[in-house]
Amino acid sequence: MGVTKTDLFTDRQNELAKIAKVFAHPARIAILEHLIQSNTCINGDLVQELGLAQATISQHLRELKEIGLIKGSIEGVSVNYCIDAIRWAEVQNLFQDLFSGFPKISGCC
Amino acid sequence: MGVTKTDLFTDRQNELAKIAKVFAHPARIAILEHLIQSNTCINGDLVQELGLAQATISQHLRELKEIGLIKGSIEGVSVNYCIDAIRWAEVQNLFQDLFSGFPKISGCC
DNA sequence: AAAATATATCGTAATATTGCGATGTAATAA
DNA sequence: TTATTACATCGCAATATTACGATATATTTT
Repeated sequence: MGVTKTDLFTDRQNELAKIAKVFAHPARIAILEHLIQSNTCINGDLVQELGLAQATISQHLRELKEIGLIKGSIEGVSVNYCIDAIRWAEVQNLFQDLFSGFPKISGCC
Repeated sequence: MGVTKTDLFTDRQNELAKIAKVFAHPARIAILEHLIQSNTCINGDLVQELGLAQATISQHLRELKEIGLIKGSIEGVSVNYCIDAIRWAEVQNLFQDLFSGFPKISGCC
């Protein structure tokens, strides 16, 4: 037990859940918000900004990168991370679709 | 270790993460989508619909209820669950605000 | 080449989540 | 009252997440 039964659900449901999981940590929300507001967005910045250890932030960045929300380009010794605009819009639409599904006709309550 | 350092983040960041966590499971997405589409939405329904045990579904329903996304009214022997429209819109706006924050001026990449 | 800087990965401890059988509870039916 | 029906909760095992020190890697500087 303890393992999610992904085979019971549609691909869309599994994907949406997987993406939501990336949003499901305040540090990753904070990283995204920092990337949105800042133009010079390197890991070192974030270690100063948030109070977490370098290893921890690097791990959060990897999760954001794995789901495609951010991308990093090597800039000399450091890495320049930023939001992937295409994927951002894609994910936005996924959530939008879920939210706009209700109310449909508002039948019961 | 292993415990999220909520004190490092803003209330909004923590709340958004907490809500995202509820969306971060395909069964809960499936439950929400079922509630959106159906008008007669009781737990028994869901046990048939999804392939999970009654105890498991009840637990997922509780998490959805705790964050306020759904509410249940006792209907004789069964419980009539449905989406809380007010909270739904509230949560939608929270995500909307995050998503629409980018692109701001689209400075770097 | 050696040192410094920035980030990634590994390993591990603490904690959280998932799933479900067993059992509890509360309303209706017999 | 006893049985039935529909959930809810408990307790536990399996697995996942979080955080971080230690260490690896890779680029620039000296």
